[in-house]
Amino acid sequence: MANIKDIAAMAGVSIATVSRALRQPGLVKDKTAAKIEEAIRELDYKPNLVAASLRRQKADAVIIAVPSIHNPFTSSFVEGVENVARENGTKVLLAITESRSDLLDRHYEMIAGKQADGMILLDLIEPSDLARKVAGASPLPIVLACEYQDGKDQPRVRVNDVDAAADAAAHIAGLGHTRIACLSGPSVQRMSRDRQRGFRLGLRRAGLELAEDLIVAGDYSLQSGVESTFALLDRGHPFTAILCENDEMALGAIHALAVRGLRVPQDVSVIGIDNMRFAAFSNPALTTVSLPTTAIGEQAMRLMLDFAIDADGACREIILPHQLIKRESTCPPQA
Amino acid sequence: MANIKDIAAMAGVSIATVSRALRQPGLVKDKTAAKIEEAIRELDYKPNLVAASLRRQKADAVIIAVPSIHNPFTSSFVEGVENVARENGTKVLLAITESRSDLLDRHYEMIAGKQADGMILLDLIEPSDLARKVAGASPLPIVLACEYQDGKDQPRVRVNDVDAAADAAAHIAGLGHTRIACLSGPSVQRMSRDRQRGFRLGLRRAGLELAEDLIVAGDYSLQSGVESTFALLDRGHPFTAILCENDEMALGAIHALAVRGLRVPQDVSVIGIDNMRFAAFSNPALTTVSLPTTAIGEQAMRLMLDFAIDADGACREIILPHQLIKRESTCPPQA
DNA sequence: TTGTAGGCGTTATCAG
DNA sequence: CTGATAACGCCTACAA
Repeated sequence: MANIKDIAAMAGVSIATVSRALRQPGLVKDKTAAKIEEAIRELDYKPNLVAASLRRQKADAVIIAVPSIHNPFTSSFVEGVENVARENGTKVLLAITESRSDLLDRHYEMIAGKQADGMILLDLIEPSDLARKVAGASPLPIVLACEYQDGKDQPRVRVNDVDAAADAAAHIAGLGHTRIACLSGPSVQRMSRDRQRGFRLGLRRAGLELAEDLIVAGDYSLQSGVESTFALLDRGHPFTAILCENDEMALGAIHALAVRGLRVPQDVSVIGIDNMRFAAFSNPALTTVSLPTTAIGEQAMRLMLDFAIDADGACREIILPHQLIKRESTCPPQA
Repeated sequence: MANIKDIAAMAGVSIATVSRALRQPGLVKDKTAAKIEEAIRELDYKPNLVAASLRRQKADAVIIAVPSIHNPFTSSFVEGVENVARENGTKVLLAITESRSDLLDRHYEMIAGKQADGMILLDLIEPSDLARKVAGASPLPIVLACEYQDGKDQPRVRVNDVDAAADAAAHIAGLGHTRIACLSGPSVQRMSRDRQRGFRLGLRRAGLELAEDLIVAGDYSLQSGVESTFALLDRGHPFTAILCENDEMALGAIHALAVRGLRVPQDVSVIGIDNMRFAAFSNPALTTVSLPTTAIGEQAMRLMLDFAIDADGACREIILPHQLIKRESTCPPQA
């Protein structure tokens, strides 16, 4: 494969000139540039980015680490990151971690190894390097999105999960429901704990309590929404609404209720959180709290870029707004 | 940041020994290795992968290029690729192209630029380098998945879309339907043309024809499934079943039919292709043709690895089997 | 078992 | 405006 030396030889100039022609076209004479361009075409020359990277100490690439790609939230988030990265000529590399430390660490090596300039993390785990970082040390080029650890000086962008969940609960309470069930997520995740707290908060504001016997723990999957709902129905305790910690479980709940011959929303109201793409098209369409997923990705990437310019000066936390979306899956309880 | 030289100095050995200790541990004395390990820990040394890459002419990474990540098919496919890559210590980098040549080419540069060893392409477009490749030239390190151009000597793995669609059509015909509608995809995509052909083939085998006035073109999205179905109903031509070129549009169709007060499957049967994750949980659960999405990813990655070993010897085409999955969205037409 | 040294392909500095 | 040259950090014959 042709390299810069071959081009220089063919164009009759030095390699320095070729390099300049490529990176700072203004600095070379038009005629020289033309000869170089000709040689490049002739030899089908492609710059070796690895060599450039080694010399410049910069890869023009960032890694997004996500636990799973089977997740509409992930998709929109990545889309947001791409939007901003693209304008900036930065490549975005997606890494899937399955929330396994070894996989995340393997990708984090790419940063230590200079193959990428930074990492945007949408996960509940973190690279072990970040974990053992001592307070006060200069922050790593990592932007946290949504899942976050307290007390780390990393830039982060997130929504207020407590408020979002509280809004969902308030909507249900406002419709007049009192026997209210809940499909929760894995409580190891901060997000799940926050949403759980939000549900309680929203209910309490209306003078209600979340009944412990109406809470079922799932894992945020469609499947677990179905199973949890069956479990709930089998307990035999009556309820007229289900607060779901995410849309996917809510969709599972709607499916399970239909299987058992219950009508949504007349018999049971269902509400989710996320406003994932499918939520508008379920039968019935899902009432939910919309999260600015794409905007989160965009802000995360901006934070990453700011961070590259000035690691200490970059903003440390951005919180984006959510919004209740009323559709067909909720209504007042029918006496 | 500490480099190999620092380690060598601290451990009192040469850099060659350090490098060996890292790459071929068998070749250094235990005691020396221990000193080196100690120094590595002490200085928190991380090998510079870019430098190694430059020297070894290998990046231990492959790129998967996909048009969109908003797509359950993509997710499972990527999962398959990861499964195999992981065993092999290869990093998988996902690139999203939106089927735009400029974006795909930007990522293809990473191969020419040695930042990645190859590319697995799940897209209908191809890098311009591949497009202008002359027949007979040695094949590029690119594995094609599903979408493919005829007459290119690239390794590829795919399903038989014609057969898959024919099976769906045969199922519908077998139930006794005769007025059969169809939601098609963008005919620029080979996959869409193949599935369309398959529908016709399956119907003809049963002595039926696809009525032109009952075909609506969509773009494979949920949204377009909804809209196309409304359009179909508004035409006023009666039908008792809809063949959908993919599950996502099928789910949209089910939603639209429900909105118009039609029952699935009693009034209209609906069948899709893909067996995406949500298909089992819609109301009613979707009858569809299951495609071995994850297996496609696994095979694609294997092909990539084989290709790295022997570009000319590697297998050129793998075709994987599909299977009809009967669920709740189809039944005989009700007189 | 270890050390020496050349080179991977660029970029950037400094003269000219 | 252009050229010579020293890095960038690592790997790998080859020699010892």
